[in-house]
Amino acid sequence: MFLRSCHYCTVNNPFDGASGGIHPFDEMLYIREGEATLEWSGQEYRAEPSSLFLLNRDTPHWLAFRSGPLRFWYIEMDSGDEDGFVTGEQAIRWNRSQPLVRLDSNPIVRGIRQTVDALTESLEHGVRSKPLFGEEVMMLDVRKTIRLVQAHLGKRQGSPVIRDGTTQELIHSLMRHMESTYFEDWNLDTLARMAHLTPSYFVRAFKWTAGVTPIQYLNKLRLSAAVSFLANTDMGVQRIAEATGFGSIHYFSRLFKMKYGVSPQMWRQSHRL
DNA sequence: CCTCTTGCTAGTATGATCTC
DNA sequence: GAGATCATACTAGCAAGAGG
Repeated sequence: MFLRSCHYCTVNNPFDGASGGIHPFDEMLYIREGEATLEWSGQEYRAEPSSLFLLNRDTPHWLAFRSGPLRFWYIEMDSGDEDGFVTGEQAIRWNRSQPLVRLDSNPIVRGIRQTVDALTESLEHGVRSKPLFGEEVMMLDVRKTIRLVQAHLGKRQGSPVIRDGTTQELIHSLMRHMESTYFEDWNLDTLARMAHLTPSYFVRAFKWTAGVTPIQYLNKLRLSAAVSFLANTDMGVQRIAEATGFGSIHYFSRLFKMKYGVSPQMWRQSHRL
């Protein structure tokens, strides 16, 4: 496991800049102060103080300011292929359980808080001069945190909604696949065939597992990616619609406005002030 | 002129319910 | 658990128009 980068950020208003995108590195995100909305892999999470989010590589994520000052830190790392970071399924379960204070009665979670507090202190110190501890010590804390999260999650039962573990695993692996291929030309039939289920049963099973329908999940992934393109590139709306897998700019533009309240062009203008 | 947005509409996806 | 049916909701393409 290698450290790729770490940042301690303070955001005072919605136009102060935001954080997010897609990258091939696993990420640990901690909310120290203020409130935000984390969009990760098509789902929205309330990001409030003491929330620790684990974001798998190649999954789109976006942190939107709600109230401030918003103070947070994130660490991007290359976890390697084996046993490094949490699995996608573990990350979903963990992120849904945040913030940490809610789990304080659990001794493992108290251990996680102590480690996260040490990381916070080091990174906060880094804003003034350089991180309190060296990279090697910091990565030990990161590893420890991940192991404790895995230990905490390992004690719990899986989702009670679908008793057939095979179907649920299939849908989870399909979700991971969609996260890395959201820009491809997917439709319900193809997805259902990949899961070896009929379309109607597939939609039901998917919604039980993910909380949204397959197409809704796909559109959320695509919109998250589009926001990243709008913020970080000069690509036209037409090009972004194509690059994110939307069949038409018309549909993209409409979905975008429904979700963010403004058209893609307006969103770009307001976020570049 | 080009890019982007929006109204309209046909085709497709979804959800409820039932059956096997 | 898995599949079938059907009414309803949603998606996506076409065309027209706004705006820089």
